[in-house]
Amino acid sequence: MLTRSTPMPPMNLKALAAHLGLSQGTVSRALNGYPSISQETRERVSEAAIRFGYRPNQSARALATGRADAIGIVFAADDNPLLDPHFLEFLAGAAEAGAASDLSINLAATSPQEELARYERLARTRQVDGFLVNAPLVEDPRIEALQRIGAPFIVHARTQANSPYAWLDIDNEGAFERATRLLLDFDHRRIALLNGHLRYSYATHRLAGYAAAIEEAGLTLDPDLIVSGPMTEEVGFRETRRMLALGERPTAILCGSMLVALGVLRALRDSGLDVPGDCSVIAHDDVFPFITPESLRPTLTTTRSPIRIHGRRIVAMLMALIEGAPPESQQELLPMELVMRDSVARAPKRS
Amino acid sequence: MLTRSTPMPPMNLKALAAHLGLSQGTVSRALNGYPSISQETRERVSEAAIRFGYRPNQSARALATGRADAIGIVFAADDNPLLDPHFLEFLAGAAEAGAASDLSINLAATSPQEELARYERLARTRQVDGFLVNAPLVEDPRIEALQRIGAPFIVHARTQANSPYAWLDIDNEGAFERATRLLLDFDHRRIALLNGHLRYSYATHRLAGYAAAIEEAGLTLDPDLIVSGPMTEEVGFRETRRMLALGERPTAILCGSMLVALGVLRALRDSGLDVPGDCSVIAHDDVFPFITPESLRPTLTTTRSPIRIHGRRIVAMLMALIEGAPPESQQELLPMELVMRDSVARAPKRS
DNA sequence: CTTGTTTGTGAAAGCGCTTTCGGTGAACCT
DNA sequence: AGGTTCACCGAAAGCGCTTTCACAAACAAG
Repeated sequence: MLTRSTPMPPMNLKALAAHLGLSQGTVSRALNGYPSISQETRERVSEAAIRFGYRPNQSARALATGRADAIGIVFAADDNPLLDPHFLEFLAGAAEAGAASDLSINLAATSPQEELARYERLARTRQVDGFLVNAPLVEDPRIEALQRIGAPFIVHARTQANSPYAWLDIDNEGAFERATRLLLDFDHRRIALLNGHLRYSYATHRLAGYAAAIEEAGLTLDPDLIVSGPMTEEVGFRETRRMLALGERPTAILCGSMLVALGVLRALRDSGLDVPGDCSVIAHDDVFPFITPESLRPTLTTTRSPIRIHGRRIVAMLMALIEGAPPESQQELLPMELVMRDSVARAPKRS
Repeated sequence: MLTRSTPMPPMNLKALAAHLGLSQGTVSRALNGYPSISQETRERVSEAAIRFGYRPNQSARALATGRADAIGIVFAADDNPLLDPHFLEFLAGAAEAGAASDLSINLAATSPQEELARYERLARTRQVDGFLVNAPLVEDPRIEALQRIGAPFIVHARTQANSPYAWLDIDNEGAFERATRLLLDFDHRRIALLNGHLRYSYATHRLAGYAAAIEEAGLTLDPDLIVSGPMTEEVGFRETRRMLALGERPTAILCGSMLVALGVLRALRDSGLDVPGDCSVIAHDDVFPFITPESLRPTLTTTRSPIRIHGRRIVAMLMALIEGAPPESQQELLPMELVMRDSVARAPKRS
């Protein structure tokens, strides 16, 4: 029985070293895997470390090494459309990867006005070693700001910038072009696109892919069928209703997310239309645990790319940047699948 | 034009003090608002601080003060049902409050097996000053573990424990009792409950409230109408279908979340049933930005409590704990509204 | 003109770690 | 045997801040 009542002195390096009859330096080196330590003392030290439950004080270590072993994610809290399940999945992936590498994730909320200042503060106070930049705008001031600050960062999606920067992205343009082509091959001529807001770069890429396929088929873009806005269930519902009231309604709908598709399906069902008989539906699936394409009726054909995986991968890339890799070496395009399910069929005969 | 090309020495306390011709101690005290500094130097110091863009190194400060100025949130990443929009909203609230108080949020993912160890590590390495504990189980080992570790913590929802602890909760039991009573008053006799998993304490509270109202009305609980599981769209859909196939189908459905309600509405619509004509629906609304009760058709009657507000408030309470407030002084029950909309009506005549 | 107070500041000791540098034996050559 | 190398370890500096303590100047009181 160990003494339970004694107030237990804080177990720090000095105390541990004293217990072992070694110097602090030796103990530190042993714990951190430096080569010049004999096998015997190394074992003795690590055994004692776990026996005494020693954990190095992270602040002290950070101060000594200059590394915080943390990465920052700042998000603008007022900007609701951003704060959706996509963000959570991404976050979960990042946190998983962080845990695996003994990195902590510093999550910082901010108002849009203070966003840039917050990045700078986090960097200058050395609370984080680098940043994950999420949902970039078409022209995103954060990129230049971070380059000026001199902090390592990686952007989730490509966007415009004057100098090279690190990014991880999926081929939104290619995927949406492919999905649109698929619908065209099924004789659809009026294909709607329910896209994210065009200030976000990914949305412009998707629009570009869609437009390329449409125009390649000799068709013209119909503004009535292209909507850009928050990707919510409500928007999916409302916009679908609006389009169904059109003189010539769409026979296929491309959705930017599963949430939107939910609203679309509700509206179609509401109007007594069959999917895919009367209208085909394809959605982009970021893979949320709480809503899957297989669970819908009919099961949903999707372009698929698990956003959680992005979070995991992007952390690894950021670590490389922090280690000194040049930004242009950390640019990756992740594959995107087109998963065929039951929501796509040949276009109905013209009425 | 300032010299742009010089590599700019790191602006730390020492450098700033040198610029001012003051000692580090004086500058530090001036910036931290200590009383014994003349008004003049105080102004001179803070002016210089912003001019030079000085930011105190957080690691150094943490090491000197013993406070990390950070709070931890650890979540088990494998456990998907937990990782839903509720968590994100809560997180957003916490991060907002943290930003307002210069606290950072340390988000840590972990496997369920290592969860407890992760709390301990975060505490022992002094990366955080306290913890936010989310979605407690009916008997949650984290509470005892954290008490043993000796770290301040506050639980989002009440649960079982031997000694007092801090919590923030809403009156789930009262709200679900009230919602059930409302349905009973409308002559409903077969009322279904689509609840969260019963391992979570909130779900047991909701069940208790529901059961109290049912039994008070002289009815008996029907296991066919009570389901506990992940609160997803899919479950809402599937379980509703199942119940509709029952000999005597429910005339009202109580949903644990908006997501579930979405699935319920889909199933009802699928079966050609009218809401609220054939079946009433009440959902608990945690207030997500991407799906609102007003946007559904019919608009949904809900028990309402913005979970983001919980996140904000709970951080303030945790700060009090960290300052030394006793846990039993930090226990709060937040109000819950019952918002009447269009999804509740008198029960249909018995067939 | 001393003596005590007050007010504002500097010097310096830490906080707990990492890491450089130097030193000690032992082993290894000639 | 002496010199060189090598493997291991201790001493100590330093990371950038806070905070205690001492102390000088200024000012009031006796």
